[in-house]
Amino acid sequence: MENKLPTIREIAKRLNVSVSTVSRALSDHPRIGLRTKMRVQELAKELNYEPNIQAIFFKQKKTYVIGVILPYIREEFFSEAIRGIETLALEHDYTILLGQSFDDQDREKKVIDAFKKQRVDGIIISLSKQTNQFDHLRSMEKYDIPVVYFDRLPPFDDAHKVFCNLYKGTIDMVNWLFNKGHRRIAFINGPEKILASKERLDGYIKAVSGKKLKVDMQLVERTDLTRDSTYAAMKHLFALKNPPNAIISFNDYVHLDAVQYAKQHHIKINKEVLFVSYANLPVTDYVAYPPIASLEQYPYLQGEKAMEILMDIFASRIKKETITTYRKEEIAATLVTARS
Amino acid sequence: MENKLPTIREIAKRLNVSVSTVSRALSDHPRIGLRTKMRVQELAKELNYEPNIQAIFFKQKKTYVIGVILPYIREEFFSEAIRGIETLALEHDYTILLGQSFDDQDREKKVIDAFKKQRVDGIIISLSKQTNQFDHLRSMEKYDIPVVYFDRLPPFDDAHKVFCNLYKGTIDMVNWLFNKGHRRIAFINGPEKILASKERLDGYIKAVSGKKLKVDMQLVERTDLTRDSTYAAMKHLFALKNPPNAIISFNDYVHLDAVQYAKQHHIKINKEVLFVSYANLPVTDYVAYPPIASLEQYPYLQGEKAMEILMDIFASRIKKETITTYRKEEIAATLVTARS
DNA sequence: CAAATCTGCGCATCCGTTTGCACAAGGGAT
DNA sequence: ATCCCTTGTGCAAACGGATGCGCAGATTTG
Repeated sequence: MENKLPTIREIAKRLNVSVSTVSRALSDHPRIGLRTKMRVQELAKELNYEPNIQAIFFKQKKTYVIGVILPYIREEFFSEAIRGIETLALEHDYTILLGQSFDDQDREKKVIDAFKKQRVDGIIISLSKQTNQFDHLRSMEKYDIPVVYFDRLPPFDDAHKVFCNLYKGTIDMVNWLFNKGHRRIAFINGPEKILASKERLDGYIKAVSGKKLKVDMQLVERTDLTRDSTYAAMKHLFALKNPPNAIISFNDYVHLDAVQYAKQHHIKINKEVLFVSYANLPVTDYVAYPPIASLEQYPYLQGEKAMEILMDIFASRIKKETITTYRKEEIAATLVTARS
Repeated sequence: MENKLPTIREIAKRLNVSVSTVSRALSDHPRIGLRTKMRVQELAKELNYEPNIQAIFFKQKKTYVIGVILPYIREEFFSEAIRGIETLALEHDYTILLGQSFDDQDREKKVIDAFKKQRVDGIIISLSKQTNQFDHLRSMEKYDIPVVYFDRLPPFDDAHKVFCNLYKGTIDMVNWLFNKGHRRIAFINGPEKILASKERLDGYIKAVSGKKLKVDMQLVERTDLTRDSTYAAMKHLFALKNPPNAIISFNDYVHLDAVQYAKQHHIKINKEVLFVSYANLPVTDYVAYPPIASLEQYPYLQGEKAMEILMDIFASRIKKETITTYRKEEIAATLVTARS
């Protein structure tokens, strides 16, 4: 009843040749006679033979599986990134194992562990905002499993990285606001641990001080990305004797919460105060107050690039080259101001 | 330099025992002496030994991998479903291979093919809206790979299914609108091929006719889920001499587009016309006009249930039971009216 | 005290495929 | 006739681990 999958042995037996002959015939080895090749290939087709990739991978010590771990796929940024990864993967006959960390370091470790057990060929990761230990990741390289980081990067240099230059992007954003006449530009930054927070802040400070304005650290708040935390930040900002007339939010989710707060407190959105943000989620098309300007970070492209790096590493391995350098792919962030 | 992963042989050699002894010691076989067991387990820990699951799976003909394929993970409904699947999978030491069909049948086939090659233990799928052939899926069962369908179901009965009862849900929705005094209730349905469309429509017709209203098919439109298509549907509805005073949209995305249209055409949203929808996306918290009522379909639960069915199937296989019946898990949809 | 049982371990095989090497037959050159 | 090269095929090992079976030596049983 059960349709046992045919093996190379089965074919060999039926044709009265050896397994090796069948194996070679199927892979079009030059030393196999034409007649034999034909016979084998014919029977293989007839039996609907499919090589047991598990066996091959096992022998080759390859799995053709890439582990992808990121905080939340429900965030458009990440699901777009996956789309890039997946599309390129499919082209190269790789499949992807998915794991979400939900911004929890322990879960991240668990998933990485599962990936290791599955002997993935490589890992693409965007770190959880909690992550402050990196042993579980660095140990991967010991096992010869390359790790490519994207967007949420680790603090060390010896790693493959794909990222958007948010430093420059933030400067663009501040300049744009400045040119529109805004001088009290507040900044709701993300968690300290995320490198991207530092980058944004550095850009902000650079740009503001570049305008010969004194940097007022009262205008710089921090959120842990929860709604309550963002509300608290907003509360502080609007309790100032000289409140901001523009607000840069860490990302569109923070932006949405900030706007929500503003609405509840009867602050005239985009009139009294201009709201701009990072990320540029497609879903902002539908919201009541989308950010007036948004910094596009090209998640699809980032995913694609990350996968590309992995492919390059695998390719160079086959050629027995040793890689000594780490790849850094910088993608320029673009300020999108089309909507209003 | 390269930290080769230690094998059972390595341990055997170092301890001067046979591989089989090591294998048994590690799996706590009763016939192995305590001393030997201790020695082996100690060294294993020291070397950081991890069994090569590829090898074991290869022998056991198991992979502990589940293939999950759905249209778009960026839709909250599906990413929530994945969360359910993944969480349960992790508990049972399974990992998930992810594939997106992007609502394209060919791509769906490709992904399924990749899954087959990877010898996944089971497949969980929500069909693409295009899918009208099912050979690629039915053939999986020949290879003894169970397939569980959820949400977007195939039209045949001999399959494991998880779904929300949208028929009943739709009736609830219409009744609710009716009780609020609405009589001209329009319905923007989804693509014909999706079974869920038929279910919704049946519920709509049942409910409307149950109220002794004549079903006016002019109030029933169809969208292929693109914005243009939804706009066209809205255009028809509001060109009627007697336009609707309530609109049920196929899902929140359609709802958002419908509302967008209404806004552009100065229709007084939720005053002249009440907008209700299916799906209940979290992101609707932020939009200008969330649906006044929404039918929650519990994607997390659906994912969990689907995974549960797979686990049950695997468990019963071990016990050599033969499964003859197909599992159907029906989840009640709930009308959520809390926001306004 | 011999026989039966238990305890502790190793040998060999298997899973499906690839691949280095050997080997046999045929043909051409010397 | 000898040697060498080509062509076509098979043997066996290897990947990492599980497991049935066999075989000692120790212990219990009658």
